[in-house]
Amino acid sequence: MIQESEVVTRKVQSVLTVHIQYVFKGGFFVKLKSINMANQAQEISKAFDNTKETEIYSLWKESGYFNPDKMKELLGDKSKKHFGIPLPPPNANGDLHLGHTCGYAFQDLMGRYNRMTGHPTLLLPGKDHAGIQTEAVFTKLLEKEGKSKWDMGREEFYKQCYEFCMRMMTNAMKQEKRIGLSADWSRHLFTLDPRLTDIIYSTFYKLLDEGLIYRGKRITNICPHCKTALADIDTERMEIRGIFAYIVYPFEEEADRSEAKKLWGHEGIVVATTRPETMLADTAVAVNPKDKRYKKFVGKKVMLPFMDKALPIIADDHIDIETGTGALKVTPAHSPIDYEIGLRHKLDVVNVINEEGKMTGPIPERFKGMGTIECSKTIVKELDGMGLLVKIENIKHEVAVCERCKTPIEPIISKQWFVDMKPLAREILKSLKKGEVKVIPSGQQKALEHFLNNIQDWCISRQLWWGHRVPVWYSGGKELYDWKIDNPEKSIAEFTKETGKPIKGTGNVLKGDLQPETDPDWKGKPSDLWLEAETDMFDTWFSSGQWPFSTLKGLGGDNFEQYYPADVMETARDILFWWVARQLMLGKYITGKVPFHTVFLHGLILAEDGSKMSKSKGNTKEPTEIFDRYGADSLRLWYYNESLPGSNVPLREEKIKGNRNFVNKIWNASRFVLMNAEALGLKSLRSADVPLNSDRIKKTEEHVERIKKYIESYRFNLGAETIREFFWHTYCDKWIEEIKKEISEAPEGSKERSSSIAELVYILKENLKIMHPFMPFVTEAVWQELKKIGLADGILMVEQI
RNA sequence: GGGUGAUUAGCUCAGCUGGUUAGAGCACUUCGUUUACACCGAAGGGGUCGUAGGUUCGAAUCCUACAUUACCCACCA
Repeated sequence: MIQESEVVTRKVQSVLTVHIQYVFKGGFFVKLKSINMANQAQEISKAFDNTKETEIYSLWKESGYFNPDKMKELLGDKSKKHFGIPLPPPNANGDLHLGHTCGYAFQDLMGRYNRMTGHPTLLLPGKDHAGIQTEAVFTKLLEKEGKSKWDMGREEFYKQCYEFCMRMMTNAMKQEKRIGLSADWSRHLFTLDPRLTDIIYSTFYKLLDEGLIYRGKRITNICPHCKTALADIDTERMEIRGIFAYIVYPFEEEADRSEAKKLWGHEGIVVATTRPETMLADTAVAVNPKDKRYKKFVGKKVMLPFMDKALPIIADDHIDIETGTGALKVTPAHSPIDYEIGLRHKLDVVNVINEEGKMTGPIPERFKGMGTIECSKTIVKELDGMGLLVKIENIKHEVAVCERCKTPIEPIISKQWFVDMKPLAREILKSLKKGEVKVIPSGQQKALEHFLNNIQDWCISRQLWWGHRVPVWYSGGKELYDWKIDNPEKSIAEFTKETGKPIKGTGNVLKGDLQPETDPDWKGKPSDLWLEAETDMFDTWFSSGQWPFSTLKGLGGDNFEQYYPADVMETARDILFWWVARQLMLGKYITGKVPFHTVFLHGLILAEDGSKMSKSKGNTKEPTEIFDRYGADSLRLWYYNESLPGSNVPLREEKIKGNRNFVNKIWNASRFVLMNAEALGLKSLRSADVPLNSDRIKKTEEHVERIKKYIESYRFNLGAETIREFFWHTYCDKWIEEIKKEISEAPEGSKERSSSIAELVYILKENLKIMHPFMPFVTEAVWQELKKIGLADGILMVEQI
């Protein structure tokens, strides 16, 4: 009689002598474990333990083969053309999210594959200083500590922000290593690294010398909170409650007034606006030329309340007859669309809002210094008192807000540095046509062409403290230089007359390594010269747009000559225009060659419910959580399967779990093969033992070729699917079972037995190699186990396929 | 308004340049205490490929229109 919980060991007769332990539980025998008597001492763990990943990563790193120079030594004559990917530098102000690790998974797959096919491979890592974003993050951090950047001063702020970034970077690098990124850490760079600065600057100078950079007056998004210009991409849309005010602008001529009174019940044209305070800067009223209501008044004038100024009524096709009253008050200084109308009709530009969002300029004293909202309320009240307010509607409308602090942006005319990108864009259009660059998926290539064909001038200046300073000095001061731009026909002598300020310089910009501010004894400074350094910073994309060549040039030596151009740019598709396009344009402009021949865009990772992941929604998932639970290989495989070019993929944990099962399958099948190989006394894989003509080996060779083709044509999903299908359902389910039988039927110690097991080991190794780029950790772990019993050498990472 | 995609099994998605009976993972049903693995194995159910036309010997695949949907750009007085 067997008692509950009694352990029973049963000896099983087979190739190996195996004892199986069962425990009697609830009326059943439940298998506890099998004990391989032949090598009980060397029992390998039953499931792949992903905490081993750190160890495996160190093995790779210590080998030195992340460095392509070392790879060249190893490969010797067999070394083919190098392969390179400038890794997109993540922002140095926070942790990585699943999108970053997705990119790394693809970059690393390509890197590992090329390394295993004879190409010394450079995956060049780095971090981006991310100007405005980091400044916002760090400023908020300071505010929490009760500090302010304004008290701290520019230099101290820069210093502390730099230290902050350095701290954040180490965290990010840990995660980069966990996904298995085989990057050359000896070449890791930060975009603000002093080695890169000169290269960034020389690009600016080249553009400036060739007349492609100019300082211009433009309507620009200004964030009154951050006090800087913002690119459109730095803004987002938000719905807010607002007002829609209908205001009468009376006609100048008595005759028109009475006619208007008859027609509409008011003595003038009624305009509708969401921002009454901007009326102080109006310089025209515009109507659609086809609008019958206003046709006869075009060319006449109306009086602008508060300002006692006559505004012309102009006709412009852009005006929508249906919106509001069909008559638009034109405020060129504070509305982008009005600015365009102003340009077409040569209207005056009057600035009444400053960069802090306060009323300013030639307006009645009582409004000066008011915030825009306060001013709007006052104006509406006063208009009502004057009988010029028709009605107010409460509406909901979308406004642009600062992406970082959510403050509504003010469109303000200001002077900024611009790059004329048209000539650069034309070059890339040519390259696309010639096939020097291709984009995967091809639909995005069309989008890129469309963008390049309609390219706008690029505002590269930001009023920040964090980033690269625009490297110019103004002879005679910035004010004089800007005055010259506004008054091209006047001589600088008139500057003093107009402004009452002395002229101490030529009014030009100077380049070069001048340090007049920090070096009071600056030699060569004439006493009558005043040099003012530019305080604006570059847009972050201006430096990251040079990443593929600035890094290699900055590293010095013959890095640039050896490794430029790179091969692939692998990134998310939402930054195709902002980053990829600019890398292409600046890269070709500076070096004459496109920086890479292939742009591969992976999909966007969404939250489980299909919405966009964002910290504010709280639906983000930490990569660390996934690594801990399922291991890096499982996550990688999920990316390859799901994050296809041009798609958006919701995160599916069950799928990652399924991949974890596959990782375990590899581990266990290998464990079985290893145990048998050892038990059968297979000491090495001499070629004589391996039946190279066998059907199974031939099929394996075909399989490997097929996977290679998939990788080379960037069809990673098919590769990932096929390695799984082949290993699991052909190798494990069919061949291992077949060979089990063959071995047990062959006489002990026979040649057939050793040949069979050798075949099994050989095919396993071939599979490990081709699976390695997809799932580097488990394959390397198995390889190292094989190595322990003499069936493999070195490390799998540099094994050649 | 302009651009680029997507629509295939209950769910998430593959299916290259048109060619056997349309696939995978997960989920589901039935069976299984085998010398690796239950994170396993065997067998199975489930789809008129968004709709309507067209090209073709042949269409999930190419063309046209429509519907639904996602993203990007521009704009919203």
